[in-house]
Amino acid sequence: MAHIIVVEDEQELARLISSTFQSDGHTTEVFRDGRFALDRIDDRTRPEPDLYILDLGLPRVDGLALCKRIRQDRITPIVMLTAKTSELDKVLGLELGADDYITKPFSLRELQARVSAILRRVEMMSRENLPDTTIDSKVIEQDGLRIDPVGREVHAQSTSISLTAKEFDLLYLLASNPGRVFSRAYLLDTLWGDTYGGFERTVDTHIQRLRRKLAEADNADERIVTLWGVGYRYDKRGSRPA
Amino acid sequence: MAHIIVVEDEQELARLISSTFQSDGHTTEVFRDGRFALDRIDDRTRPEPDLYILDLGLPRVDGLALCKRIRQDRITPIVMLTAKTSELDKVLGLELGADDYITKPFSLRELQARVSAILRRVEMMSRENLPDTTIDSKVIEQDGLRIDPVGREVHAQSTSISLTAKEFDLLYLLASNPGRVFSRAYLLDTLWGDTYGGFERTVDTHIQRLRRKLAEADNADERIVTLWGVGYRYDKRGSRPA
DNA sequence: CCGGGTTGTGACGAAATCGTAAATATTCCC
DNA sequence: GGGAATATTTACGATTTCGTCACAACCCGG
Repeated sequence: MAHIIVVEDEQELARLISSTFQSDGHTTEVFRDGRFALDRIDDRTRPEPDLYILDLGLPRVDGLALCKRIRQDRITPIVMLTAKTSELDKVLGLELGADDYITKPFSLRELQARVSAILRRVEMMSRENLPDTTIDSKVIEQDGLRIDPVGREVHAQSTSISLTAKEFDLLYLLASNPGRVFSRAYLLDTLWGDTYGGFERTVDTHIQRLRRKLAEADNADERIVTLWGVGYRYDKRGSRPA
Repeated sequence: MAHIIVVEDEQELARLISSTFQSDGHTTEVFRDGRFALDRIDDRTRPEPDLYILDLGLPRVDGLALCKRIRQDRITPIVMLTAKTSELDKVLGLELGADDYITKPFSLRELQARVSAILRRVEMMSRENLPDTTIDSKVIEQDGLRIDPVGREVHAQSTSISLTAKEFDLLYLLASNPGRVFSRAYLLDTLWGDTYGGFERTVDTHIQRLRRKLAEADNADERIVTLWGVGYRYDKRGSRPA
């Protein structure tokens, strides 16, 4: 059973979609305003859903922007809803990377069927062991730290830091979004998988090991900051007041 | 520009689709009978198209069967055309592995847009990711190691190293992308074929044999690095700090 | 049909990593 | 300042992953 985020400003339609999927046993979260949805998307304190359903025309921030934002660093499935066929053409042309597009009006059964198909496909995929599905693999380079996701190497001013798999994933995720807080639950979700039933303190231990290795190589700098009662954050050097 | 096979029994619609894509610069091949289409699909002397457009309801052999047949051994994109929404539900439920589904009646512009989106996505995929898919085989020459893919020979500072087929392929793939990690799953996929069901330990063994031969000839240098829990990586000599 | 070279497999010890718990330290808030 | 909540450190056992080896299956040329 999946968790689905629905962003749709027409109240009645939003309600219908939500209740449809809920009666299928899924859980839903509904937003009727693009700006609020964006906040939710950027909030690394709460877990990533299994699927997004985005309306194209939204108040304040439109569906296109949301879709782009998500695709910047995630491959979470997205279904786009468009009002007119002519609109659909444009959207498809932009190649946003959504997984499916539906033109209003549509039957709920169709939406249901398409969503099921996508979820099933994702489920299949995740079973297999495919080579690195990371969308963007950019080298991160800042204040003397170089993080290369392709070779999975980390260098601090010419000396190499050897990290374990988990340590690297953790660092890369944090450093990809400097200044953004990640809750332990979110980190467990994305790095350990949503089926992981372990302890949240596990994250602490890995953070600690990471901190030590960073400190050893890159003498005395606390890039990884603890947010009490919330989680962890990666700060660029000097971004905090002395 | 792509080659598209259209299977549609309504003559007028088939003509429209065909001419639409032809005027976009694509080439098309039209079948109005499932049986003939199947023959074409099974004919390995003719080139595989870049995309299929299949109608669900067809004489003699229906679109479902064609879709299944294609998916048995191909990942060529497929767009399914269905007559009714109710039909669509069923088809989606079957999870045939088609890439998109459209319900009649539809606008040609929508079909056009969806097909373009798929073709673009495929194009992206084949470019992205994937290590150097360059067919042109270049001699790799670095730090005293010379790897010649044409003669499939390897020399380490004037002494020749004789490798077996698999060993050579492995070395060549790794060395073509220095600094890049390859998971065992990926290596099995590319070097053994995606249908291979064997064990991942096999890769280890080949890596080991390769390492030994390299070490014998090219005295004490560990170019191939193990990344715990991830895979293997080829490093240029001296790319790792002492 | 024989034999050498190549390839895949299973087993096993060694090594690295990982998760947890318990002890200790820090921060928060009244 | 004091107590509760939260985080860090440490240590250790369990688990996972790796390297190696020997052997059997296979392929192919002679």
